[in-house]
Amino acid sequence: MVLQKRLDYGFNGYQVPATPRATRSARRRGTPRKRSEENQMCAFDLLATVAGKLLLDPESSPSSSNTSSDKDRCTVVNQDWQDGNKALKVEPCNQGSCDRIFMVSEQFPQVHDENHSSKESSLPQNDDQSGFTSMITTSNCSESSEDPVVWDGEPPAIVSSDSSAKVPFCGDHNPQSSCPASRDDIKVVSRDDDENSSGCTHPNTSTKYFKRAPRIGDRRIRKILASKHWKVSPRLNDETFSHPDGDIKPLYRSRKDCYKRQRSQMNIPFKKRKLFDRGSGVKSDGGINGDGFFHSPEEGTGDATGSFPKLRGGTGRSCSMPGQRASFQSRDSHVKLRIKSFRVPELFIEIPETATVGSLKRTVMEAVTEILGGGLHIGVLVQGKKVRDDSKTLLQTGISHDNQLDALGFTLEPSRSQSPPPLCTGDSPHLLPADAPQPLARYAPNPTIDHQGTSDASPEPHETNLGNFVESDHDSAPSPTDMSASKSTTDSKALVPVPAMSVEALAVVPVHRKSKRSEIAQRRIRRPFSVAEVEALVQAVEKLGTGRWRDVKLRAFDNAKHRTYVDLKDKWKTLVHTARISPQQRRGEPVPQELLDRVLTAHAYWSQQQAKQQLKQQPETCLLL
DNA sequence: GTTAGGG
DNA sequence: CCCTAAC
Repeated sequence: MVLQKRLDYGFNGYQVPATPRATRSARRRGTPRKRSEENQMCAFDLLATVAGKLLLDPESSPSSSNTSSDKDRCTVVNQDWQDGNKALKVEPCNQGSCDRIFMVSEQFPQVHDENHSSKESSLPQNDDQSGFTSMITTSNCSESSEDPVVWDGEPPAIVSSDSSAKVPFCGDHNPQSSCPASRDDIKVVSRDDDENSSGCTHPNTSTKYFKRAPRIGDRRIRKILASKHWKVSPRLNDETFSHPDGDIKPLYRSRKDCYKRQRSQMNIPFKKRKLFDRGSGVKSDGGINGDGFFHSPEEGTGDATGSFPKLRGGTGRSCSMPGQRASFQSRDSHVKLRIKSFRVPELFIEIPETATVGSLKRTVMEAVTEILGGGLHIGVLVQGKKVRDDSKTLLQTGISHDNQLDALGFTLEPSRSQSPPPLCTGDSPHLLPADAPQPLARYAPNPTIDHQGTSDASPEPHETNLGNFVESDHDSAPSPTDMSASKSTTDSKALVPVPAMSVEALAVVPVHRKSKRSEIAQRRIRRPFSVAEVEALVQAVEKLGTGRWRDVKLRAFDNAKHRTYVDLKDKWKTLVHTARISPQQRRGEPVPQELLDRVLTAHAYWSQQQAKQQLKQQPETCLLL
């Protein structure tokens, strides 16, 4: 096996489990709504309901806690690593997951805002710049199966990064569209040099200095992607594994009408995911037709809880529910629907063969997390047409019990669709801000190197390079090394011996298919510095001073490809500021006071040095003049 | 390509 | 984090 060869995994789509649990906090957060309004949900409500449930778990307050822990959130299941047979699945953290069922009133009350509606009411428009995302159409219930895995369809194709750029784009959102591949807007691609992280702690390997300019091929892809899609980047170094963007804004959640229950049938169930709600699981068939479906509650049982008790089952794909339509008529005219799963747009991941399974998991998790946490909008499609007018009621839109429920679909769309390219071919998928992937620096190969945190002891600060940071891998599967040892025969191809010192690095970048010229650079995603990184930075600055950011970068962040020297400089700037303000005014992950003290000390020291330097030069310049 | 600062 | 000026 080629050590540095990269394996590309093409995912045709991830099924994101529907998040369960609606809750009281949601209620609080939601806009106050009168009881009477309950029966008047309009399309907007539906959207908000779905979005809220999908993204937030009130309880887990994503923003504050680190959403991502090292614990595995994804499990790699397929053992056959032969090309073409790689599979990944996302597992729910909790074993028992529930399907989420949303119930909203189809009734609509006032037609508010006629003007508004007129403007967009002609809803059906296939063009949406959002290119795609995941789409869920109503379908019948399927049951879940436990089996996790896998791409219902064909095995994930393996594609080279270059090819990713070529993925055909399909502007049409119609589920039935003939352009299957195109629908996926997200691609995760690893970038090479700079973005990808194959940080290797080993001295020799780590030598390469971060370069801004990616290789041609990568660059091209990256650019393409950049334009409009989400970018996914893994975050890794810190053991804390904080969520990149803690601020997931909670969408408004509907109050009670949500029933959940679900089974793990997603292709990729999340396992232990913290970001999102726990408990949801879902499966979906990779197809465009999602699995979201309307579920008809038993008549009479207005309250759902008991309504969908036993839908369990199968794997998903198709389990039609007889009588679905008929039963839909609930007395309160509520439309109950269950979204089995959302399909996440295609992710494209490139990872070195030498990367560990753990890193792969993390990478995938990061990618998925980014997508979900990046802010999504839910799109509603009826009959394959996108409903844009949020003020319309379900009834007006055609979402009612007596309508063909299976014609309802949901899509996940990047929330901030930046400037949809005007003309363009319709394909303008948005790329959420995303950015560079991160390196996964995992374990310090050399035992002698201090692990983060133990820095003081180590005499040589140099060792603080993040590349040496160790990242714990809890539940991860055996490292490749282990595997190779234990795993005998069969496939061994991919999991191979990993040099002891190699650090896996993965870069995940969402890509987007051919985007037009519109390559407006996307803003990189925000990646808060972890305490460990701050520690490394402080240590390096203490030694090198504040005017040598490039050196600081090389010394302490050589393996953190996403941290440029400018970033480090900026971080230092903010650290100095942070150290000067009162603790109450500080935000984000708290930086140990000790570090802040060192920041001030170092800053003062080097400022003084700088001043001295200038004094020395002053005379000289005067003389020259 | 780096630095330094403002935004 | 981005953008720029300046080197």
